[in-house]
Amino acid sequence: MRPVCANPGPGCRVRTSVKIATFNINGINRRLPNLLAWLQAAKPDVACLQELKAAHADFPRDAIREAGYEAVWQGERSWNGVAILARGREPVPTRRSLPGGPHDDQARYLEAAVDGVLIACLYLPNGNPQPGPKFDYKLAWFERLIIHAAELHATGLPVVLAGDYNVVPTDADIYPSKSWGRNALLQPVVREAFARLLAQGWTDALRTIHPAGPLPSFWDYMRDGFSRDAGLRLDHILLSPDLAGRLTDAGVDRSVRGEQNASDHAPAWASVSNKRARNGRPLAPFPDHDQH
DNA sequence: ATGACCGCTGGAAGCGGA
Repeated sequence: MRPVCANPGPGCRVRTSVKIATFNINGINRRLPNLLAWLQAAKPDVACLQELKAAHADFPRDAIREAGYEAVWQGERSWNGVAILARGREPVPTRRSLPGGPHDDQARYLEAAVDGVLIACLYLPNGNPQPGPKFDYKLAWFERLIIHAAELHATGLPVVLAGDYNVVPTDADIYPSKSWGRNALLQPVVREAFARLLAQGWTDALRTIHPAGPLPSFWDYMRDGFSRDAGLRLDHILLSPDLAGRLTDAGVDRSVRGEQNASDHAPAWASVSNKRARNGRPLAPFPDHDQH
Protein backbone atom coordinates (compact mmCIF):
# COMPACT_ATOMS: atom_id res chain seq x y z
CA MET A 1 0.00 0.00 0.00
CA ARG A 2 1.25 3.46 -0.86
CA PRO A 3 1.89 5.92 1.92
CA VAL A 4 -1.00 8.24 2.59
CA CYS A 5 -0.26 11.86 3.28
CA ALA A 6 -1.96 15.22 3.35
CA ASN A 7 1.17 16.97 2.10
CA PRO A 8 4.14 15.53 0.24
CA GLY A 9 7.15 15.12 2.48
CA PRO A 10 9.38 12.32 3.78
CA GLY A 11 7.95 9.04 2.60
CA CYS A 12 5.55 10.77 0.26
CA ARG A 13 7.08 11.75 -3.03
CA VAL A 14 6.20 14.87 -4.96
CA ARG A 15 4.59 13.88 -8.23
CA THR A 16 5.85 15.30 -11.50
CA SER A 17 2.39 15.13 -13.05
CA VAL A 18 -1.12 15.14 -11.67
CA LYS A 19 -4.08 13.54 -13.44
CA ILE A 20 -7.48 14.80 -12.37
CA ALA A 21 -10.65 13.05 -13.50
CA THR A 22 -14.39 13.50 -13.17
CA PHE A 23 -16.86 10.65 -13.51
CA ASN A 24 -20.63 10.64 -13.06
CA ILE A 25 -20.85 7.12 -11.69
CA ASN A 26 -24.67 6.85 -11.61
CA GLY A 27 -24.90 4.75 -8.44
CA ILE A 28 -21.56 4.03 -6.78
CA ASN A 29 -22.59 0.71 -5.26
CA ARG A 30 -24.32 -0.53 -8.40
CA ARG A 31 -21.20 0.53 -10.33
CA LEU A 32 -18.46 -0.43 -7.89
CA PRO A 33 -16.75 -3.10 -10.10
CA ASN A 34 -16.69 -0.63 -13.01
CA LEU A 35 -15.27 2.10 -10.80
CA LEU A 36 -12.53 -0.09 -9.35
CA ALA A 37 -11.53 -1.39 -12.78
CA TRP A 38 -11.31 2.15 -14.13
CA LEU A 39 -9.27 3.37 -11.15
CA GLN A 40 -6.83 0.52 -11.64
CA ALA A 41 -6.52 1.10 -15.39
CA ALA A 42 -6.57 4.90 -15.55
CA LYS A 43 -4.82 5.60 -12.22
CA PRO A 44 -6.06 9.16 -11.80
CA ASP A 45 -4.38 11.01 -8.94
CA VAL A 46 -7.69 12.69 -8.14
CA ALA A 47 -11.14 11.45 -9.10
CA CYS A 48 -14.29 13.52 -8.62
CA LEU A 49 -17.44 11.40 -8.60
CA GLN A 50 -21.06 12.48 -8.97
CA GLU A 51 -24.40 10.77 -8.59
CA LEU A 52 -23.33 8.41 -5.84
CA LYS A 53 -27.02 7.69 -5.21
CA ALA A 54 -26.11 6.41 -1.77
CA ALA A 55 -26.68 7.50 1.80
CA HIS A 56 -23.58 8.84 3.49
CA ALA A 57 -23.15 5.62 5.51
CA ASP A 58 -23.38 3.47 2.37
CA PHE A 59 -20.25 4.84 0.69
CA PRO A 60 -17.92 1.88 -0.16
CA ARG A 61 -14.92 3.34 1.62
CA ASP A 62 -13.14 0.05 2.28
CA ALA A 63 -13.20 -1.15 -1.32
CA ILE A 64 -11.93 2.23 -2.51
CA ARG A 65 -9.19 2.22 0.11
CA GLU A 66 -8.19 -1.28 -1.00
CA ALA A 67 -7.77 0.17 -4.48
CA GLY A 68 -5.27 2.68 -3.09
CA TYR A 69 -7.52 5.71 -2.74
CA GLU A 70 -8.58 7.77 0.24
CA ALA A 71 -11.84 9.66 -0.11
CA VAL A 72 -14.07 12.38 1.19
CA TRP A 73 -17.71 12.25 0.21
CA GLN A 74 -21.10 13.84 0.72
CA GLY A 75 -23.80 11.24 0.46
CA GLU A 76 -27.56 11.54 0.06
CA ARG A 77 -30.17 8.84 0.07
CA SER A 78 -31.36 7.92 -3.45
CA TRP A 79 -30.11 10.91 -5.37
CA ASN A 80 -27.10 13.14 -6.02
CA GLY A 81 -24.02 12.58 -3.88
CA VAL A 82 -20.42 13.64 -4.63
CA ALA A 83 -16.99 12.33 -3.69
CA ILE A 84 -13.33 13.24 -4.11
CA LEU A 85 -10.86 10.36 -4.27
CA ALA A 86 -7.09 10.81 -4.05
CA ARG A 87 -4.54 8.12 -4.82
CA GLY A 88 -2.22 7.61 -1.87
CA ARG A 89 -3.32 10.91 -0.33
CA GLU A 90 -5.86 12.06 2.22
CA PRO A 91 -8.04 14.75 0.65
CA VAL A 92 -8.54 17.55 3.15
CA PRO A 93 -12.15 18.70 2.91
CA THR A 94 -12.69 22.47 2.83
CA ARG A 95 -16.41 22.66 1.94
CA ARG A 96 -19.32 20.22 1.85
CA SER A 97 -21.90 22.46 0.21
CA LEU A 98 -22.06 25.40 -2.13
CA PRO A 99 -22.39 28.72 -0.28
CA GLY A 100 -25.50 30.83 -0.66
CA GLY A 101 -28.14 28.13 -0.24
CA PRO A 102 -28.84 27.70 3.47
CA HIS A 103 -31.90 25.54 2.75
CA ASP A 104 -30.35 23.57 -0.11
CA ASP A 105 -29.70 20.09 1.26
CA GLN A 106 -28.92 18.36 -2.03
CA ALA A 107 -25.45 16.78 -2.04
CA ARG A 108 -24.03 18.48 -5.12
CA TYR A 109 -20.83 20.20 -4.06
CA LEU A 110 -17.68 19.08 -2.31
CA GLU A 111 -14.32 20.76 -2.05
CA ALA A 112 -11.01 19.40 -0.80
CA ALA A 113 -7.30 20.14 -0.95
CA VAL A 114 -5.02 17.52 -2.48
CA ASP A 115 -1.29 18.21 -2.74
CA GLY A 116 -1.87 21.94 -2.49
CA VAL A 117 -4.46 21.97 -5.26
CA LEU A 118 -8.02 22.94 -4.36
CA ILE A 119 -10.40 20.45 -5.95
CA ALA A 120 -14.07 21.38 -6.34
CA CYS A 121 -16.32 18.47 -7.27
CA LEU A 122 -19.70 19.61 -8.49
CA TYR A 123 -22.92 18.15 -9.78
CA LEU A 124 -24.95 20.93 -11.32
CA PRO A 125 -28.72 20.34 -11.38
CA ASN A 126 -30.17 18.83 -14.55
CA GLY A 127 -32.98 21.38 -14.70
CA ASN A 128 -35.53 19.43 -16.72
CA PRO A 129 -38.25 20.02 -17.45
CA GLN A 130 -37.88 23.61 -18.51
CA PRO A 131 -39.37 25.97 -17.88
CA GLY A 132 -40.31 25.12 -14.32
CA PRO A 133 -39.09 25.05 -10.72
CA LYS A 134 -36.32 22.54 -11.48
CA PHE A 135 -34.95 24.81 -14.17
CA ASP A 136 -35.16 27.77 -11.79
CA TYR A 137 -33.18 25.73 -9.24
CA LYS A 138 -30.56 24.96 -11.89
CA LEU A 139 -30.14 28.64 -12.77
CA ALA A 140 -30.00 29.70 -9.13
CA TRP A 141 -27.43 26.99 -8.35
CA PHE A 142 -25.37 28.15 -11.32
CA GLU A 143 -25.37 31.74 -10.03
CA ARG A 144 -24.19 30.52 -6.61
CA LEU A 145 -21.41 28.58 -8.34
CA ILE A 146 -20.35 31.64 -10.33
CA ILE A 147 -20.15 33.71 -7.15
CA HIS A 148 -18.14 31.09 -5.30
CA ALA A 149 -15.87 30.40 -8.28
CA ALA A 150 -14.99 34.09 -8.42
CA GLU A 151 -13.87 33.90 -4.81
CA LEU A 152 -11.80 30.81 -5.48
CA HIS A 153 -10.24 32.43 -8.53
CA ALA A 154 -9.37 35.52 -6.53
CA THR A 155 -7.34 33.50 -4.02
CA GLY A 156 -4.73 32.85 -6.71
CA LEU A 157 -4.48 29.25 -5.56
CA PRO A 158 -4.34 26.38 -8.04
CA VAL A 159 -8.00 25.39 -8.34
CA VAL A 160 -9.84 22.72 -10.34
CA LEU A 161 -13.60 22.95 -10.91
CA ALA A 162 -14.50 19.45 -12.07
CA GLY A 163 -17.82 17.76 -12.47
CA ASP A 164 -21.03 17.09 -14.29
CA TYR A 165 -22.14 20.59 -15.24
CA ASN A 166 -25.24 19.38 -17.08
CA VAL A 167 -24.39 21.95 -19.74
CA VAL A 168 -23.72 21.35 -23.43
CA PRO A 169 -21.58 24.49 -23.87
CA THR A 170 -21.96 24.90 -27.65
CA ASP A 171 -23.49 23.18 -30.65
CA ALA A 172 -20.05 21.60 -31.25
CA ASP A 173 -20.57 19.63 -28.04
CA ILE A 174 -23.48 17.52 -29.28
CA TYR A 175 -24.17 15.29 -32.26
CA PRO A 176 -26.35 16.69 -35.05
CA SER A 177 -29.86 16.53 -33.64
CA LYS A 178 -32.92 18.66 -33.24
CA SER A 179 -34.46 16.56 -30.50
CA TRP A 180 -32.55 18.24 -27.66
CA GLY A 181 -33.55 21.78 -28.56
CA ARG A 182 -35.90 22.29 -25.63
CA ASN A 183 -33.75 20.40 -23.17
CA ALA A 184 -32.44 22.24 -20.11
CA LEU A 185 -28.88 21.15 -20.98
CA LEU A 186 -28.77 23.33 -24.11
CA GLN A 187 -30.75 26.42 -23.22
CA PRO A 188 -29.09 29.73 -24.18
CA VAL A 189 -29.40 31.08 -20.64
CA VAL A 190 -27.53 28.03 -19.32
CA ARG A 191 -24.84 28.30 -21.97
CA GLU A 192 -24.50 31.98 -21.18
CA ALA A 193 -23.96 31.12 -17.50
CA PHE A 194 -21.24 28.64 -18.42
CA ALA A 195 -19.58 31.25 -20.65
CA ARG A 196 -19.73 33.77 -17.81
CA LEU A 197 -18.03 31.27 -15.51
CA LEU A 198 -15.25 30.69 -18.05
CA ALA A 199 -14.86 34.44 -18.53
CA GLN A 200 -13.72 34.76 -14.92
CA GLY A 201 -10.45 33.25 -16.15
CA TRP A 202 -10.98 29.50 -16.10
CA THR A 203 -9.66 27.20 -18.82
CA ASP A 204 -11.81 24.40 -20.21
CA ALA A 205 -9.16 21.65 -20.17
CA LEU A 206 -10.89 19.18 -22.49
CA ARG A 207 -11.68 21.80 -25.12
CA THR A 208 -8.20 23.29 -24.95
CA ILE A 209 -6.54 19.96 -25.75
CA HIS A 210 -9.21 18.96 -28.29
CA PRO A 211 -10.26 22.23 -29.99
CA ALA A 212 -12.62 20.59 -32.48
CA GLY A 213 -15.12 17.75 -32.47
CA PRO A 214 -17.99 16.79 -30.22
CA LEU A 215 -15.89 15.24 -27.40
CA PRO A 216 -18.87 13.55 -25.71
CA SER A 217 -18.84 12.26 -22.14
CA PHE A 218 -22.50 11.18 -21.92
CA TRP A 219 -24.50 8.84 -24.09
CA ASP A 220 -28.15 8.27 -23.27
CA TYR A 221 -29.24 4.77 -22.26
CA MET A 222 -32.35 5.43 -24.31
CA ARG A 223 -32.33 4.55 -27.98
CA ASP A 224 -28.87 3.03 -27.66
CA GLY A 225 -27.05 6.34 -27.69
CA PHE A 226 -23.58 4.86 -27.34
CA SER A 227 -23.70 2.55 -30.37
CA ARG A 228 -24.98 5.44 -32.45
CA ASP A 229 -22.34 7.70 -30.86
CA ALA A 230 -25.14 10.10 -30.07
CA GLY A 231 -23.30 11.76 -27.20
CA LEU A 232 -23.21 15.05 -25.32
CA ARG A 233 -20.32 16.84 -23.65
CA LEU A 234 -21.54 17.48 -20.12
CA ASP A 235 -18.54 16.76 -17.92
CA HIS A 236 -16.02 19.56 -17.67
CA ILE A 237 -12.71 20.27 -15.97
CA LEU A 238 -11.97 23.96 -15.48
CA LEU A 239 -8.48 25.05 -14.45
CA SER A 240 -7.26 28.18 -12.73
CA PRO A 241 -4.58 30.13 -14.67
CA ASP A 242 -1.62 28.56 -12.87
CA LEU A 243 -2.83 25.04 -13.63
CA ALA A 244 -3.92 25.94 -17.16
CA GLY A 245 -0.31 26.83 -17.92
CA ARG A 246 0.70 23.34 -16.84
CA LEU A 247 -1.96 21.48 -18.82
CA THR A 248 -0.35 18.69 -20.85
CA ASP A 249 -3.19 16.38 -21.87
CA ALA A 250 -6.89 15.67 -21.47
CA GLY A 251 -9.44 13.24 -22.75
CA VAL A 252 -12.50 11.10 -22.21
CA ASP A 253 -12.19 7.40 -21.36
CA ARG A 254 -15.02 6.51 -23.69
CA SER A 255 -14.37 2.76 -23.62
CA VAL A 256 -15.69 2.79 -20.05
CA ARG A 257 -19.12 3.64 -21.47
CA GLY A 258 -19.06 0.42 -23.51
CA GLU A 259 -18.51 -1.87 -20.52
CA GLN A 260 -21.16 -4.13 -19.12
CA ASN A 261 -23.33 -2.37 -16.57
CA ALA A 262 -21.79 0.98 -17.50
CA SER A 263 -22.79 4.39 -16.24
CA ASP A 264 -24.34 6.61 -18.90
CA HIS A 265 -21.31 8.90 -18.48
CA ALA A 266 -17.65 8.17 -19.23
CA PRO A 267 -14.79 9.62 -17.18
CA ALA A 268 -13.19 12.85 -18.38
CA TRP A 269 -9.66 13.71 -17.28
CA ALA A 270 -6.90 16.29 -17.51
CA SER A 271 -3.20 16.06 -16.72
CA VAL A 272 -1.14 18.94 -15.41
CA SER A 273 2.62 18.88 -15.20
CA ASN A 274 4.60 19.91 -12.19
CA LYS A 275 7.71 20.31 -14.31
CA ARG A 276 6.96 22.37 -17.38
CA ALA A 277 4.14 24.04 -19.17
CA ARG A 278 2.99 23.15 -22.68
CA ASN A 279 5.26 25.85 -24.03
CA GLY A 280 8.23 24.27 -22.28
CA ARG A 281 8.89 27.03 -19.77
CA PRO A 282 9.93 25.80 -16.33
CA LEU A 283 7.45 26.34 -13.52
CA ALA A 284 7.55 26.80 -9.81
CA PRO A 285 6.48 23.79 -7.75
CA PHE A 286 2.98 23.52 -6.35
CA PRO A 287 2.61 25.79 -3.32
CA ASP A 288 2.78 23.32 -0.48
CA HIS A 289 5.55 21.15 -1.87
CA ASP A 290 8.12 23.14 0.06
CA GLN A 291 6.36 22.68 3.37
CA HIS A 292 7.48 20.15 6.03
C1' DA B 1 -35.61 10.73 -32.52
C1' DT B 2 -37.69 11.34 -26.88
C1' DG B 3 -42.03 6.67 -25.42
C1' DA B 4 -38.51 3.16 -25.93
C1' DC B 5 -33.38 3.07 -20.64
C1' DC B 6 -31.65 2.81 -16.10
C1' DG B 7 -31.19 3.13 -10.77
C1' DC B 8 -33.45 3.88 -6.46
C1' DT B 9 -37.08 2.81 -3.25
C1' DG B 10 -39.68 -0.64 -1.56
C1' DG B 11 -41.60 -4.72 -2.41
C1' DA B 12 -45.57 -1.84 -7.25
C1' DA B 13 -45.03 1.67 -9.85
C1' DG B 14 -43.28 6.31 -9.64
C1' DC B 15 -39.60 9.56 -9.66
C1' DG B 16 -35.46 11.47 -11.41
C1' DG B 17 -32.05 11.53 -14.63
C1' DA B 18 -30.22 13.89 -19.32
